[in-house]
Amino acid sequence: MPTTPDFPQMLRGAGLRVTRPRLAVLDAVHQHAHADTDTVIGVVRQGLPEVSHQAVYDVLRALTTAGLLRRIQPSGSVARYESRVGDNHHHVVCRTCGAIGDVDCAVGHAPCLTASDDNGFRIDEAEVIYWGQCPDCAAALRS
Amino acid sequence: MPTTPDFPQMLRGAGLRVTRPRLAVLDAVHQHAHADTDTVIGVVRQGLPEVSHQAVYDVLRALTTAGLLRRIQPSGSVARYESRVGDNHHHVVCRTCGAIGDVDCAVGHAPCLTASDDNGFRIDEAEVIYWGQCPDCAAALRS
DNA sequence: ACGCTTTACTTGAACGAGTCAAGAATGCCA
DNA sequence: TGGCATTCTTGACTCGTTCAAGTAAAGCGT
Repeated sequence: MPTTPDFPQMLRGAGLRVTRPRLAVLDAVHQHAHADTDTVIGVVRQGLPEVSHQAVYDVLRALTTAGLLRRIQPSGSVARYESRVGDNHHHVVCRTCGAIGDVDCAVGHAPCLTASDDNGFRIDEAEVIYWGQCPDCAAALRS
Repeated sequence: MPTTPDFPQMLRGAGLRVTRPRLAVLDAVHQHAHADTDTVIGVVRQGLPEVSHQAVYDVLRALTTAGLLRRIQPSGSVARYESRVGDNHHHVVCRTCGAIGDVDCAVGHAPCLTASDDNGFRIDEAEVIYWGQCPDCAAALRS
């Protein structure tokens, strides 16, 4: 477990002003991995009741662009955010309930993620989403 | 190049009634891989001017559920459809213009797509999206 | 071929995540 | 501390997609 991140420092380091909404959003996402925007708004308002949803949208975009947050959006889901950035990890998504889990890169290096035929594209990232059933939904299906 | 698919047979084989809108949608997606719903509506209306957008939405869902089409939706994109189903292929997406290309499974087998830690999930599919720049956009960026 | 039942389509309204725009407030630097 | 750029508030709005009610048509059995 790393020590509690220094949010103001992170913001300044990214060239962003330190504001209460931004600190609150950073904290919310650090505490609730894979939360969607609505959840973030709810968590943020527990400590800062007057923030507008627009502010949260703006902040999430600013932090994502700055690389402090990562945005993920599996098919059929709304946008979700997580604070694990800079590492090469992927996600498992439950087809039934939408639950998301983290998955470290399948192999130490990533040779399997080099496309066999890249169509001339210049590829800079391979995103992997594992689809299936979470333990709870798998159990419910079997019963 | 496979022979022209027998759309009526495909529909019947999937337990679906054969209707003009369904034939038109099947044909449209076979001719325009990775088309979004709006494009499909446009193409379908070239031969069948009176179809409602709702019908196209319904048909696309029915065909996707039946396994005759595959739906893909990269982050930040609307739903897109393709007729290549049943094989294990992935996609490259241009970050700039959204263009999509097909990519065959990276390696012959898929050992790299077995999650190292599956969080107890029962995984049935690994979806890979390669992000980058298409040839045109890469060239535009460099100039 | 005919009618009947079920499934599909049309029409029109509605929903919800996300965005746009204008003005007020706040952070930050000199 | 003053000034200015950035950020937040407020409120309207867009757009892809879905919902609901009624009409049309596919396909089965006779």
